[in-house]
Amino acid sequence: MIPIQTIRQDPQFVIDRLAVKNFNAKDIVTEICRLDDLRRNTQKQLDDILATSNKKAAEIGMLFKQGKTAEANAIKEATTQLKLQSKDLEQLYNETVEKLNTLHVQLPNLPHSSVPNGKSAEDNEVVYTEGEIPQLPDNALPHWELAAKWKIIDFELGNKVTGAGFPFYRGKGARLQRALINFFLNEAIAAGYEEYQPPLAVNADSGFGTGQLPDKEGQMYHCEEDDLYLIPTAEVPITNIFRNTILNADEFPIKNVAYSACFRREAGSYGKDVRGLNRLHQFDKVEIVQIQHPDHSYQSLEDMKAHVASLLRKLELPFHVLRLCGGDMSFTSAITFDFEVWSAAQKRWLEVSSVSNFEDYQANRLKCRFKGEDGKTRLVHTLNGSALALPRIVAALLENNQMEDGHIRIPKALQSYTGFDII
RNA sequence: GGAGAGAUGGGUGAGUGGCUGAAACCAACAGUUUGCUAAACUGUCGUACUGGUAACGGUACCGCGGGUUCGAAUCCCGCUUUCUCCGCCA
Repeated sequence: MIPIQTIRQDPQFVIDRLAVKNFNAKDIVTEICRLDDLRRNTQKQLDDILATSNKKAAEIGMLFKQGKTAEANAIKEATTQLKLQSKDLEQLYNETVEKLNTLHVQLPNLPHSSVPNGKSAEDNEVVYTEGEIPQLPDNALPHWELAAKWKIIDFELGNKVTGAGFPFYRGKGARLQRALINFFLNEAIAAGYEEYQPPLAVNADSGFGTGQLPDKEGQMYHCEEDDLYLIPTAEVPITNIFRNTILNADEFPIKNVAYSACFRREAGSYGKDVRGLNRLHQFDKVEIVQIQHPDHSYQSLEDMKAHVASLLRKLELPFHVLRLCGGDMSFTSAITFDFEVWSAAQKRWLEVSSVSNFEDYQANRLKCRFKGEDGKTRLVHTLNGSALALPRIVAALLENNQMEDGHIRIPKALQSYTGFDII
């Protein structure tokens, strides 16, 4: 959430910045300011009454001790009225806070000043490109056909056992998955990240903490009986480690990495976007998360981008980096860079990583703070990025590395992990 | 799943209705003093909201949420969670 102080200090600034995300915040911001004033007034009144009540209660205690029962009872009478008033005010206060909160969580994060205007993915800026676009033989196949031909991924079997978007990986396909996961994890560990294995289901508080709730309620699988959500990314459990915590300034940066299966309902997706590995309901991803001092979070962002680029380089995949425009950015992000690899048979770019700085937006929801040099508590900055998501990496690896004879070459960096150099 | 016992500040742990926002000890931090890798002493030492330029106040919080009471860490109800025993189980 945007800190309430930010909104109060300069409502117009908030409205203007959110316009970059094509979000009209005027009404909400105005109402938030009004409700916050009401909240403060109500609290002042309530606190005063409670203070009086507390004093009287203490008096009564003293009088009873001294045996002055009659006097005590007289004061008791007087407190009845106060009690009624405080009940009313408390109710008003709670209602106000609730209304305030409902509106507050509807405001997306403010985009960083470098975020370009734009409506959709069309308006994203390519800021970096690397690698050679491979020239494939005439008989080149898209990855879903390669997967079937070499019996390494079975989409049909997934349909039968679970449903669309839940493929089986088998043989060398399964081993390739395992190899990529290990490769990504080891690279992250070498870069100073600590590995975690998180739970794959989280409670509603956690979903709220990272901002999936209430914004993306319908995108998560929900186990109603236990009120648990299947994680759409390891970001959720890994970032929620820090919910309701106060860190020390000398702990920064905290760098965590986790592999997890990710579950997404992907309601509303269709067409070529969902063909093969392009979009799945369950997929594997290695996620990196950093918790950082606000003064250094943009340094960490560069650090994470460099890490992701190095992975793609080692996998010999041509990629480019996009600076997302306001309209294409996620609800919680202040700035996001997407990494896309070239999928040579589909002849299109596929997003394989999204690296974001959330600044203090998630931290404010999570209540993750640190004790600053001046002894005051401040909100931390949180960042995360995929490093990397597997399916589209696999798609590009299969397509780009197919040879004249139809076999598929495994990039050198991966061979010690797969235990084979060709499919 | 059944039975029982717990959940207090960074840690250990006292506290069973008012003088307890919470003893004591440990840890941490600051200072004083003496000095050889340390001791002694003194002080500080939770969070959030809120009033005030500030000094300094107010309110709430003893797992979470309700209730009883003039007054709750303390009594009652529900939930979560930990431990022990039993059952089941990879």
